[in-house]
Amino acid sequence: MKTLLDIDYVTRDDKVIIRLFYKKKDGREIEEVTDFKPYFYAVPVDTEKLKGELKKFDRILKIEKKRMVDMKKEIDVLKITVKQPKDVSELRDKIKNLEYCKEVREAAIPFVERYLIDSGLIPMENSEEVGLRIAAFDMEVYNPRGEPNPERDPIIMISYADNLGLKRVWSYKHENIKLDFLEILKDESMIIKKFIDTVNEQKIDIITSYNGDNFDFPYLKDRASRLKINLSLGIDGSVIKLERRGMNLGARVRGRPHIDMYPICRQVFNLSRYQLEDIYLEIFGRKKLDIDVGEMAKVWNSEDIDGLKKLFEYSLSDAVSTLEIAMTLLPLQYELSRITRDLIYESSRSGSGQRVESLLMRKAHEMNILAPNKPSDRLAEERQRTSYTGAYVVEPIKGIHDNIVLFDFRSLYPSILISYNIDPSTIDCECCPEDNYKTPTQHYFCKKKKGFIPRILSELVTKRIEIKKKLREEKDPEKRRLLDVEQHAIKLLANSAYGYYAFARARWYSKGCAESIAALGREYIHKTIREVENFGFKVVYGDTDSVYVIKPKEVDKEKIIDDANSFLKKINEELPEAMELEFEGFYPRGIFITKKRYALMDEKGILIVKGLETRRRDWSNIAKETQNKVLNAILHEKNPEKAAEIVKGVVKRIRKGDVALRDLAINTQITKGLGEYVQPGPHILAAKKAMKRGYEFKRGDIVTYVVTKKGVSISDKARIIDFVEEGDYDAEYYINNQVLPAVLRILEALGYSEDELKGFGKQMRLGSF
DNA sequence: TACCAGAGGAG
DNA sequence: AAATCCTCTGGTA
Repeated sequence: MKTLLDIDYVTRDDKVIIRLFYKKKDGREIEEVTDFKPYFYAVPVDTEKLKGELKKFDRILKIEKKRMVDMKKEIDVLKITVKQPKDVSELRDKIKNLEYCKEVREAAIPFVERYLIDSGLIPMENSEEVGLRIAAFDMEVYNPRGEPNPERDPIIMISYADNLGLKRVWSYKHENIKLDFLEILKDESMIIKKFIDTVNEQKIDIITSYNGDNFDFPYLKDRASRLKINLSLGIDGSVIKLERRGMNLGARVRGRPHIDMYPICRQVFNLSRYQLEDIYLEIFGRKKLDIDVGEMAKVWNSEDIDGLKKLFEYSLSDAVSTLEIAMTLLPLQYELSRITRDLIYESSRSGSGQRVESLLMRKAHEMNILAPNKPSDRLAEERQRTSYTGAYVVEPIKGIHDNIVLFDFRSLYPSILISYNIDPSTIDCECCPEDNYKTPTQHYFCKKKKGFIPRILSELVTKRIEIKKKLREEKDPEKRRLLDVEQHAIKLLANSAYGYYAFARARWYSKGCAESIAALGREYIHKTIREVENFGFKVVYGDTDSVYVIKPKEVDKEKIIDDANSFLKKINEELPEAMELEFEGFYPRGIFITKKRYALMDEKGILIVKGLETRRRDWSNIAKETQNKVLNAILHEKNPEKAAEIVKGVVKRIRKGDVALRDLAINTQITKGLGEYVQPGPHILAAKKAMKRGYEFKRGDIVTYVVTKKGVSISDKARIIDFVEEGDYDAEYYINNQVLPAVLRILEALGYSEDELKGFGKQMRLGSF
């Protein structure tokens, strides 16, 4: 039993050798593969003539004629096998331009990926059985002037935790501090060496970090090279490698995958901020030890025993938390790696488009399908310029409704994709008669031959149904956990297929397919609305694949639910087999404000809020909490007067000046390069002010700012929270631009006239309550 | 007041 | 480097 962690290749004597890095129960294994050669395909204009042209290239080992499926037809291709991976990139452009070559295909696939596709090996298989040894690490860096600089600022401690139970902080200088996990070594060099040695001695298989790709490893690498230390963390003694991955970096350790939990957390959770503390709180529901990092250098230079102890404890808690997060989130990553058959290093850094594509590449190879080429940058931009019509959203009936039933389609888009056989190879086929079903977009889909992607998707859906069945029968919690992860991974992939068709950089891009799926989705939701209204319900809202309905004049909950089920029975008989409308919930009361903004109260009295300020990171807690209280007063007690009292109290508190900074903070992401803004908002101005004081901000960062008293415009007044004193906030801004808009919108939907609201708002603004 | 860029949510 | 639909803010003219 073994699990495949990593693959690379080396060349010896002009021969390419693939190395497979396995973890076994009792150790490691590196297997060498010498009989796999790089290759690509050429599509000939004339097969024999192209063969003739190819004779002049001496790096070619073999040329074979093959028949392969290319979208709607079968074609002849030449499989060109070469000596080394670099020969592929060198030869492909020359061969592409030959007179008798139409195009080259599968000629830009990295060699390791090529091998993974062809070998059918499954990375991370048996990952739960081999006993993977997982370590997390974190560093603290001397930062006397804000952002540390590797040219001058040393690493002052490295913390380490692994799933064998070892917990360590390595540091220097403070020999008098005694803590059971703390080892005071001679200097910075020694702590780096100790870290490398420990990873090797503990025989660690997977290294995890929190933002190791873009902070810890680049910093560590820089410091190590200044100190003339080899960062030889690789299984084979190789040093870590920093790779460019789009806008970011990836830190690669050979044979011992480094998994950065930060991008995974950004993908998995929807949070206001993604500091380690925020994630820890989200997953475990308890606070992680925290310190003021701005004070770290001061404490480091002091002899403050308690302060220093706290600093070391904090450092350890970072590594321990990272390990705990990894132990929680990695199983899903392993499963995604198994399904897509990408190495865990790649898979854990992939987006949904890349994952779908990896899966398709593997399946295409199994089915003798020639993969379409990736689009050029120019073609991708071209594709991006044209949009298409997506989902339908029902204009809500504003205000309060009682006894609301929610219906929605189970996996609407995947089920349409499968039911209608929507695929680039089946769209507008030539083999089907004229009366074939036309979607509202005027496309139709082959009825004779099942498409490639519908086939894969229905396999996935079938597999998921089987897993869910097993899950229902399984008692062992450990096995249940694994089955649940399995079905979850499949769901993620299935739900990405529609978006993949419209993804400009996709190989199997097809706008026609994407817009047909969306158009059919609209037809089905319209059909549902029509029929549910004929059945005596009234639609109060709906979005894409869901409808919220009420039964006017009916007050008996049981009767409403009975009717809902009768309706479901009727409509599901009319729907295609793979499609199903489901009973999703019953809500005693709800308030609808606008499209995509509403709140519901469930039968337990729990508030479910969608789209409103309460759900947005770019609104302050004070506004969000007040809105939430107002919603509760209205939905629980139908008591707008109480709501008004709540608001009155909050306005008073804001005026008094004793609202805590953390309740005034607004989080906004920097979504573009700082120089690219035409209209920079308050968060950008706040970030720029902070940068003058040594802070670093870049695209992707979330700025946490407060609107202070100092300045004229809102942007003037915005400062990042670290630089704001408690009490320094613009009360009028928080009253007029935060709390009041958030709550007045709710009251407006209740039917207060605009004039009443103006008075209401004005009164509050004047503080006359 | 109308308009636009920008952000982040829903599904 | 998955898609579209939609609301709302802050700044500008």
